[in-house]
Amino acid sequence: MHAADEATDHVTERHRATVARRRQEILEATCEILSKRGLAATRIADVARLLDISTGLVHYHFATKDELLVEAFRYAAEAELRALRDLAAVDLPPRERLETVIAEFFPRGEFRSWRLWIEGWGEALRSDRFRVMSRELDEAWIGILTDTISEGVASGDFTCADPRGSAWRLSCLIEGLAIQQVAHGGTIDGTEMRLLVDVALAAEVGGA
Amino acid sequence: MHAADEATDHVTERHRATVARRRQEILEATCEILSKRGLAATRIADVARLLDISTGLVHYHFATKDELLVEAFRYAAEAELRALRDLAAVDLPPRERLETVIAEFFPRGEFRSWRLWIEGWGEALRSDRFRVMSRELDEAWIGILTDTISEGVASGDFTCADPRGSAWRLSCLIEGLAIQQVAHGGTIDGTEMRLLVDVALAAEVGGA
DNA sequence: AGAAAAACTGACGTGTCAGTCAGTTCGTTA
DNA sequence: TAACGAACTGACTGACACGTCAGTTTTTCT
Repeated sequence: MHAADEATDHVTERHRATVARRRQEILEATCEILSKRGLAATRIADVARLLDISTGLVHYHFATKDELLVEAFRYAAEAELRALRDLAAVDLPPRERLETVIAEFFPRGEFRSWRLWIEGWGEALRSDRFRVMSRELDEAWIGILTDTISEGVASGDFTCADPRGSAWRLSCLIEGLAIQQVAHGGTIDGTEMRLLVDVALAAEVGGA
Repeated sequence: MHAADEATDHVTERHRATVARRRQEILEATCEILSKRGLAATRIADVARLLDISTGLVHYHFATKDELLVEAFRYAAEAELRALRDLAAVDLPPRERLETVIAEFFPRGEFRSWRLWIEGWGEALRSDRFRVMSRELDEAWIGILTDTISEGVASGDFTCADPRGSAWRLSCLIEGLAIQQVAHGGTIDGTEMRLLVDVALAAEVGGA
């Protein structure tokens, strides 16, 4: 390799990757394909092409397609949870914090995460691994929401007899609305969704 | 065919079916397989085996697998809607009627319909035909719910400023809870779900 | 009864894709 | 610098399932 070639190293990743780095690249690419094509239509060849590597290399890192898909979902779920936990840890007044956490959960942009979860529910109907993952993610989210509401009650900002019940109701409401927006495509738009949730929010924790 | 054979006709369907009858049989069988195996894992051969017919016959009635699946979903959706409309037409006091309609929507038994809808949302992410179908079903259900609430408001049984908004909130809440019950398997059980919905119901249309 | 149409069969063609493997390239260690 | 192992390739295979089709059975029509 000549010095002139070295100079372009920042553009194309020429060096061989370590296992950890390659695994993450593959997982990231898999999530991308999953959200675009859907679980059933995702081919290992698609993932390989996106990274410009051979299909053999994907199998070098993930024994079976099933393992790849499960790991990809886990990867996405963990990233999601980390973001939520970080947000919940920021020091803000209860109402602002609740607002921030809910806003993070709302569908935005290309709906990549929501597309993944919707696919995931379908898979969870038959796969134990998917069911456990999807359920854990949801329960963690409920935990964060419950805590956020409870803190508001403790500080006197919120009025709520049953924070966990309210968290479940709000969470399920948002999930249902997300389906309308993401899967049904505009039955409910973002503004309408915000409005519907705000009314429920007022009923659950007291008016703004 | 002899007279002795004719006598057993009520046991085994020996005669060839009409197009309409066969189509319906195939659609029914397809829904069965769909809810058991899932959309991606459903094979035309599975449907054929369940009815003890050849795969060729399935293609005789449905040109492509895609058409079969779309028609099967439509078939299930229309049956669902008919049941809901019948229920909503029964003459009952507003609160009982609302109760009946919501109870019909709740997951029960083997969750066959809910499994289908969850699969359907995933498909709706990419297929126009599925999106339209799923959306129409949901909107029809919202319509029934809105009307039921509005009648209660008119009769003075309910207090509700925005029947359509309330219908959307209740519907999405139930959808989200159904996911917990059907896909996540027992995060929320039937009793808990009932309780959560009853609180929301009281907030939306006034206490029982 | 005979002809025509409808319902149906089952074997086969064809394309696809997950997973394998023998061999190659590259980085690291001695 | 030689040897070793990790990262990687790409051609191949075996299985599977959709869709076709030529031919068969049953029903209907005349």
